[in-house]
Amino acid sequence: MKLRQIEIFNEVYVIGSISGAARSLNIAQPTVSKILKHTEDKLGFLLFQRSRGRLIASSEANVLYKETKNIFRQIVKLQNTVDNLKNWDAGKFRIVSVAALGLEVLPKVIQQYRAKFKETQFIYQTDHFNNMVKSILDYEKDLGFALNPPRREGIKEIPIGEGELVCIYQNNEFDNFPDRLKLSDLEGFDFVSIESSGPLGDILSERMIGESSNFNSKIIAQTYFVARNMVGFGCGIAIVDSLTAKSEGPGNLKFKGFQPPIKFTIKALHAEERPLSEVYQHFLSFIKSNIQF
Amino acid sequence: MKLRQIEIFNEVYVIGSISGAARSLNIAQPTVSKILKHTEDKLGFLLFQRSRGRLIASSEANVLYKETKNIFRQIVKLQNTVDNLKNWDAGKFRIVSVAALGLEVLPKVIQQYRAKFKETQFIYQTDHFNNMVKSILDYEKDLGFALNPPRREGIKEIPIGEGELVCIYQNNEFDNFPDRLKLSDLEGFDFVSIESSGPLGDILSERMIGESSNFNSKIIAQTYFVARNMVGFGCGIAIVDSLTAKSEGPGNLKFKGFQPPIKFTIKALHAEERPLSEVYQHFLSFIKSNIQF
DNA sequence: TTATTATATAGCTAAAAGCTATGGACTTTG
DNA sequence: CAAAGTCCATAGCTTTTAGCTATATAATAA
Repeated sequence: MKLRQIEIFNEVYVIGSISGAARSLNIAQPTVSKILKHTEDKLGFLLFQRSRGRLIASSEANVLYKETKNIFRQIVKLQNTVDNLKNWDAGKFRIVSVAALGLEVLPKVIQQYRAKFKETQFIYQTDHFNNMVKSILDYEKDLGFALNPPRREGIKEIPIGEGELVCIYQNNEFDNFPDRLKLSDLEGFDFVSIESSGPLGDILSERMIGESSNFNSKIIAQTYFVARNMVGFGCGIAIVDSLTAKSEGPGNLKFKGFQPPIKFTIKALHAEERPLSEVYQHFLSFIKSNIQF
Repeated sequence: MKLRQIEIFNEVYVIGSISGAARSLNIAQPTVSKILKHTEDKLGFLLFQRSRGRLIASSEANVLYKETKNIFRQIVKLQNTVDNLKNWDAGKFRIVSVAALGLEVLPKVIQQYRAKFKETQFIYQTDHFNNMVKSILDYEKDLGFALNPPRREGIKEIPIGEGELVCIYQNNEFDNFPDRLKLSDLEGFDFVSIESSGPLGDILSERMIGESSNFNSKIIAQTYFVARNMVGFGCGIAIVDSLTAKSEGPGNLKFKGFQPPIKFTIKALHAEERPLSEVYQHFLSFIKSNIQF
């Protein structure tokens, strides 16, 4: 059974008609008809019973489909890998990051790097953590950035630095408080919380449970960046990572950390089986010495 | 990437040379050379660096191989399934059995069936339990027979009958004992034990531990059938299933069961996703009424 | 140096995969 | 019920792919 035969059998089986499969595969209907027939001749048994213009899968076809669908799924994955390898280019940095770092901090440092090393090209994307891991494992990206990332099979982590969660505000709410707040100090204020509970959300809610604090938030933002801007527009206060807190944007924000600090680690990620090349190592050390945490 | 390209890439990668791969695939060397080159052209990157007549896999090739080897393994499995489906024939019984049933009991009942229904054909094989399950799941056989088989994913069990473990002897050792022995009665006699500890061995050793019996066996046989013949040749006594005990062979055996009986179930096995056809159902009911347990 | 082995190229043939055109069988619709 | 639409199969053609032999070239082994 050739790949094309498997492919066509699969499509006909799934779609349930020869002409439908032909449309789906962008080839002519007689081609599908002929290849399917030829496949049946070679196999020595019918795959579909032709009954009044309709196709009925034979029991043998049911058996085969169980295997071919997996093969075909893997072929699609392989094709994807091939595409990624094709686009691979030693002169390009292929980078993906979670939103918390990806909207301000990384673009800034990438710009600094490009200013110094003119010819470098970047393919840069922000994504959710799970997609990020997938695109690294699929050879689509080489390097990822995340905050307190959970361990993943086949992914190697390189610590880049540390940050902490801080409270941002702009209406003098905490001007008369000590340099480091307690979580309980925040109770009663209008609070902008973050919807997606990533690893950072986890360490925060862990601490909140520990101190039995609880804020009733009026506004739920999607990302730390949005929460920061909400606060900038006067929506209240929020708890965000220190990198976001320091970023430029609307309003005139102040921030204070907590006592004790709620720290997190910034990590770079890459595929375990693909050690980082020289240029990437160089880029990472540049980042380490140029990011302000 | 077409199947043939994957196939050839795989072979070249594994064997490490183009001419070697060609020999292994039974095709001419220029064909491999050309297809590999064509594949590289299509992919847009080199798979192997040609350095002084030798091939060195590129890093891209290493990446691809991780996926192609799985695809290829599945293709081989598919080909195997295709072959099995090809050989399938409604007029043939494809049966496999463990040795305990397969050497005497089943051949006998198959012969009886054939005598009654002349035109039936049998493909019959004995095998170890795990291989038996595999050949059923791979569509190589349709029906299997085993004693007290452990549950397996995708395998349906049909109880055929019951048997029990009995003590066989031929030198009047137990003539003056009651009709049913205790395990402890056997201590002190020369004992032929069975090497492969299958499910039957398990229920026996379970009982032995329960009654803290222990025999020191001088002879260890491979199968129940061999143990039976050993006893027939005067090697001592043994514990075997009642079917083997009743089978014909050397010597003039007597046997006695135990108090309480050590019972096991005889089961027919087939693939869950392939319900037994009419003819197989008929064959099974024939077996049920013609096997002497 | 000579023989052996490996890869690549050239030139050919056969098989496979694609196309258009067309006809027959069944379904849906006016 | 007739017309239109849908589906599959066949015929006849072209392009691409996969295979072959013969042969050249470079490296290795004897």
